[in-house]
Amino acid sequence: MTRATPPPMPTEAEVAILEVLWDQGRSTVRQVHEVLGPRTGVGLTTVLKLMQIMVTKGLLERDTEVRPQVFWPAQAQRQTQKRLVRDLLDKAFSGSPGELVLQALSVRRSTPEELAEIRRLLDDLEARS
Amino acid sequence: MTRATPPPMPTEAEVAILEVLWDQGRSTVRQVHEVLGPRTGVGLTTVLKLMQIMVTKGLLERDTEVRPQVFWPAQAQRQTQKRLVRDLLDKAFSGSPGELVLQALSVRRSTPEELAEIRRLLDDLEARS
DNA sequence: CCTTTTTTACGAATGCGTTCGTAATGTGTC
DNA sequence: GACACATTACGAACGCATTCGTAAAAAAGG
Repeated sequence: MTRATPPPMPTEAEVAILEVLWDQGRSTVRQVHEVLGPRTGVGLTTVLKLMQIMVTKGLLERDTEVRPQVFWPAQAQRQTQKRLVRDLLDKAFSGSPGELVLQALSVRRSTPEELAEIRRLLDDLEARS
Repeated sequence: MTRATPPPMPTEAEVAILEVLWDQGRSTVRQVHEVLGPRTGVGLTTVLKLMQIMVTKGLLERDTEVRPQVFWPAQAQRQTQKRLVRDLLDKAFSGSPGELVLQALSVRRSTPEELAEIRRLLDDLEARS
């Protein structure tokens, strides 16, 4: 099944699974559950079911040839994060990123490296206008 | 009913209502519906019901003395936005704001004023470390 | 004060996300 | 091949967000 439209927004539980896959790379259901289970207490079949749903939604892909089956994200982490940010922007910030950035920077301490990178991007954006 | 714990996270529909109230200030159900109705096609009683639920959740307050009743947000916009950002941060960015900021700045063009303000905040944060 | 309209309350239906029990299928071992 | 174990599929239940119909209460208009 090929897919013209991009996959839908992942739900909360789905994002948790995506995070594991982005972090660990291709994984089996068991491997994902080994991370999520202890942390959330969720059952193995629950993780399996979610991952199956995610395949039908186009959020994950899988290799059914091997046993156990191996799953991986259909979209890169950046892509998905961008969608999530855009969504929050539209829903709660009237589409203006500035306020969101300010809130994000205030909420938690960033590392100096991160701050430097943000500054570089800022230079970039200002130079272009 | 006073409230020790902060109100819970607003849902999507609830954020839409909060946005109207932040924008217009204290409003009646009808006034909120006049904004949301045309945009989303939602019915008047639906808006009412949601706003009633939001009162019980501690998201809104209301004056029942006047007719029609007047509602207003229990929390400032900044407060709520901060909660939403923190939530997204935890769920999808492993709690590190830098990546979120980068995504936010890439998604949409910011005004030069916004960029300047972000730069000021950046100076502030770097000076403090 | 009666009628009409607006406002408010209540109850219920629907849909979606999440969860897991149980069954079916596959794999490895003796 | 028979048994034990792991993997996968399926179906159903549960809770929550959202929706609206309908009815009760209040206000406005005559």
